[in-house]
Amino acid sequence: MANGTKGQDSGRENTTVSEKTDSKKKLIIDKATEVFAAKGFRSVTMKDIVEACEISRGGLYLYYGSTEEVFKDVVAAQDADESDENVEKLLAEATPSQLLLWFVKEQKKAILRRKNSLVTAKYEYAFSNREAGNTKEAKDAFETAVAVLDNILKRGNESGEFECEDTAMCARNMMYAIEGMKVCAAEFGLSEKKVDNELLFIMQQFMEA
Amino acid sequence: MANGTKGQDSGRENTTVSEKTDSKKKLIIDKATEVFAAKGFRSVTMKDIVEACEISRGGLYLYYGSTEEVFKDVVAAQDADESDENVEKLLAEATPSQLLLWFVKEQKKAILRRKNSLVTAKYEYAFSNREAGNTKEAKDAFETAVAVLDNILKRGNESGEFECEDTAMCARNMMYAIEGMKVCAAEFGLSEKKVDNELLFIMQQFMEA
Amino acid sequence: MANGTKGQDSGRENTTVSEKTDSKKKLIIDKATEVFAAKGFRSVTMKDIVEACEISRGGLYLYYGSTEEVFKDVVAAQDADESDENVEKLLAEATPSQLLLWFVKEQKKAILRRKNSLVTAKYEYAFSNREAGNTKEAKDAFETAVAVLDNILKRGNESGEFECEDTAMCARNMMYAIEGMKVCAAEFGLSEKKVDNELLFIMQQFMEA
Amino acid sequence: MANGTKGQDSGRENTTVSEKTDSKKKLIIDKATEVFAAKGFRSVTMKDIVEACEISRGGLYLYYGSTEEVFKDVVAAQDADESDENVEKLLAEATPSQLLLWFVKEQKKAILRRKNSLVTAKYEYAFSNREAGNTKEAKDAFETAVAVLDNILKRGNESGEFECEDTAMCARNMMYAIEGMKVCAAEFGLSEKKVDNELLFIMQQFMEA
DNA sequence: TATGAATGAGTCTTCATTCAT
DNA sequence: AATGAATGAAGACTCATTCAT
Repeated sequence: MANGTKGQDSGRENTTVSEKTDSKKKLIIDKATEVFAAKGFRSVTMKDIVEACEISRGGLYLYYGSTEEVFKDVVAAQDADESDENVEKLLAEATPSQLLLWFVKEQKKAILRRKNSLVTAKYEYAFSNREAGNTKEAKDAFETAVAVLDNILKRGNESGEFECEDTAMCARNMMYAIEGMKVCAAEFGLSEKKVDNELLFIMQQFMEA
Repeated sequence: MANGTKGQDSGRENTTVSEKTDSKKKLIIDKATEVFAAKGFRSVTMKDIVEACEISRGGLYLYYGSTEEVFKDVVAAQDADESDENVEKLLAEATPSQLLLWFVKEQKKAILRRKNSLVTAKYEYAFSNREAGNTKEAKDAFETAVAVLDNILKRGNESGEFECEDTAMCARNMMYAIEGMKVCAAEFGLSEKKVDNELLFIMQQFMEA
Repeated sequence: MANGTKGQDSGRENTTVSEKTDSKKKLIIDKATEVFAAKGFRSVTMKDIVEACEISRGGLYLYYGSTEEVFKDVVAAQDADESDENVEKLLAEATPSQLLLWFVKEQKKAILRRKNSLVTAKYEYAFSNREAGNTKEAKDAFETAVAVLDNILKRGNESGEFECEDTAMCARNMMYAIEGMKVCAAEFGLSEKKVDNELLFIMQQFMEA
Repeated sequence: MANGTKGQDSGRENTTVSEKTDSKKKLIIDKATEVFAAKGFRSVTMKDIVEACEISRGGLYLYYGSTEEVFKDVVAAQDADESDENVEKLLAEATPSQLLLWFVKEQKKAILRRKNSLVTAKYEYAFSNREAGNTKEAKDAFETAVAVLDNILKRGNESGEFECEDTAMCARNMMYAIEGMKVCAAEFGLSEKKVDNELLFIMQQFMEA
């Protein structure tokens, strides 16, 4: 019934086809990103996307079979943008303080990226599909962040830059607070000032200077 | 679109009508609560509610003109349940430690109330209506909680039970973490153990024992 | 996805509901019969039926979820009309010759019932759903006819009215020819004269007079 | 709707073009035959044919403007295959018994050619276009078969091989039965055994051995 | 008050057909 | 000749909302 995405299997004979398809997909994703940022996930219809992209109904179906498919690519594109800076490299070369600063700045960006941000849509998507068990992804993302932060704190302890007894709990607590800020920012907005204050407050708990 | 609520203005002619109306509304709210808890906000249709209540389509419209109207009452009913224990009274009579414990317990309940909870639906509602500016409510709820906690901490400082320099920041930080836990619990589940650990961890930051 | 027929489970509290539903269904079936007779099966759309019935799109979906559902009821209604004359009674009381005449007349009616007949639609339906295995019904109908005819011939043999060595083969052969006439009549038309001639020819093979 | 056939008028400039066109058409017809055999007539879309042929959408339109056009050529190709053995020659040289055997064998093939046969599609086509008056073809095919058989029977009478009073009626009756078997085979399947029995039964009616 | 049949607008999805390359 | 991306019309289906009873 749902015949899914057509044109996914592009790029057979030469790159031209693939490029065309990709550029069209890129256009769709760009416009769709705005739509999802503005309307969340559930209320977005294929019609909305079609209108935003100024293409035909059938044209969209050539590339995506449902809003969910579009959304997945939207999120993937967003994630790709963000992981440009190579985390592993940073983890290997920077000092713990530099790392923490980087980590916190990333989180701050994520918290404040309200306009044109997908937090709202992502939560909606997560919530709406909770039953379907797409829960793992979100959990993994959270636990990864906790692990990264824990690692940073441990190094800071060793180098004497930080002073934090229970790094695991500290990291987790910090991530909860950050997660809370994300929701608050998405729900009713948080000024940069407020976010800065809170992040500073958190960091002071285990830093000297 | 919304053709206006009928039956909102209850209790006109005599108490009999009002009582009948109220009991019918109560039935609707009860059943609708389950529906919203199970399906979130956006995907709930008037049809869903009608079927859950086993009343007629027209019957529902006698009392509520849209899912949003029902939802508002559902939330209101939920909130009413929770504020049974008079906060003011507590605030006046209990010791700061007792107060904090009560506060934290309430939050814990809110975090863990996953099954049959409306967190999901509330977020969805908040997100979906962000544009419409129903943001204030959520913000107020958050700020009120911060204020209450701040107040508790201040008293604890005075009584010597707590030791917390910046009560305002402390309270806010704690609420962010709690908010974060709510989302995590709703999104991918948190064990009671984890919640307890985190809450203890937070409280230890300004308590002696 | 397809949520099927609603209102099927009528007639709970009183007959009024059931009657209303039934009369509405009857209207739909009546009009739909004409549509199927005119257009066959596959090319009939819900829209066609809606327009023939002069009701709303949603109104039709209240009773039937697909053209197939409508068609099944159309056929059932047709069949009900035809089995008014009680076969069992006939089989018990009539002489073999009378029975054969009755049987042949019935078949003749079926063959010639072109205008406003569903033969075409039935074949189309049978063909279109062949894969889906709704084959049994058609086969049963055919085999039943063969069995009835065989029975009639056997009695005729016993009573001396007929003279037919292999009643089973005779019956089967006759039904093939009748089936062939049905198709020919449906496909390109057969005059009553031609049908009469053929039926006479068949019967002469085992009758004296 | 049908925008007219392109490429029908082949063989204009030189034979090269014509040959190329013909071989391409042959490819299309071959693949399309399978599609029609598998799916009948109505449910076949240009898309289906395009995919089966592994050519482009536009490519198909170069040769055929609709499924109907393709189908006509499919049937024509099939018929051409079958009349390889020159009927006239056979009619002239063979004995009546040989002819009858050949005729019956051909019919048997037609009846049993279920897999990869076009009976279903043909019926569907005939039914679906009844209004359009493409009725003549089917009628002619039937009457031709009757005439051929009548001719065979007449010769058999003359040569003393057969004994058949009314050859015209006999032939017609036989063709009805065969037509009936075709439908039964297409609708719900007939074993070769059953077909053999029936054909033997029919032939015994005017043969001695 | 209460019912539930009926309506119709809105969205989804599929294809025949065109057209620039 | 051949390609396949793009279009848009057509039909399916679902619900919010109304209304006669």
